[in-house]
Amino acid sequence: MVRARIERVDVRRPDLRRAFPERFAERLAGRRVEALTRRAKYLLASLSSGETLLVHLGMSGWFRVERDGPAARTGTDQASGEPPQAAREPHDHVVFHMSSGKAVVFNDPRRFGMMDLAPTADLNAHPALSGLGPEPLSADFDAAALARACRGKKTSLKAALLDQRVVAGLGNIYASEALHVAGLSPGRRASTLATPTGAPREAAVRLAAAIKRVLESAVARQSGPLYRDSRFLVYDREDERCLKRKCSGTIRRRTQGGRSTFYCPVCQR
DNA sequence: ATTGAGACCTGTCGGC
DNA sequence: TGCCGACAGGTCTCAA
Repeated sequence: MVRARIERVDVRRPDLRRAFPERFAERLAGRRVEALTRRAKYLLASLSSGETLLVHLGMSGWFRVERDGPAARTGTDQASGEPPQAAREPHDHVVFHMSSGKAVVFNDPRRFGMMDLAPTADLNAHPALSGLGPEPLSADFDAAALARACRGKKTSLKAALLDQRVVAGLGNIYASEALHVAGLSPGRRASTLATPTGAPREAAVRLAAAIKRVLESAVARQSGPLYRDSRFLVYDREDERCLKRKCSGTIRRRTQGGRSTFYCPVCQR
């Protein structure tokens, strides 16, 4: 998509988790994609119009790229005069017809995804982005930042890691994984990461490092959110042996905030 | 203000 | 074999 022009957008289902913005397809048509970036779990495509397209994949959303015919891009078939019907899969909700001759197709069975448009100049004012905490792999995120964000929090460590204001981009699976790597119990109070003045305790140092390690490893494997994937250390491993060296524990599962948490009660304290 | 529970959605899976 | 309820994920909304 980068440096290509969006020639036309087909919105086949405008009702993802939230309604699409006004005149969505019209505001995209004819615009060049200047760059693709990311903030937390949002994909960002900055456009030549001065607007940025925000996309969240939700749970089950994904893109695929297909070759596209010229007729499909302009929306009329010269021969028949009928709109061309490309092969579509179930749950293909949005199709971007690009000047490069590619069709970029957004498919999302559960429709937890979302798309929106916002002025690039005020992008951080968008409600989805305005409250986000630091990027976990950036220098802005360290033990001090984590401790500061958790200071005085009565909620659990697991809930704190899922709070995007504390650190942006961790989901349920990697929250469990990071707590395991750090050797911290998911039920422990978030406030215990900080001294009363907000300075980081040793647990904050371990957890910040564990978050970075877990995410870097996931990116290196190009591991998408393939839950039920056997490569996780604790996630979806209830009743299995703890994989930590010399730990004799058994992985347990409990519910926190309506979400499953997996952990080892022996090596996570 | 902070925290937690419920809602949204649908494919998959376990149990009957 | 077929049906059905429970469950999974991320984020927003509402209530305590």
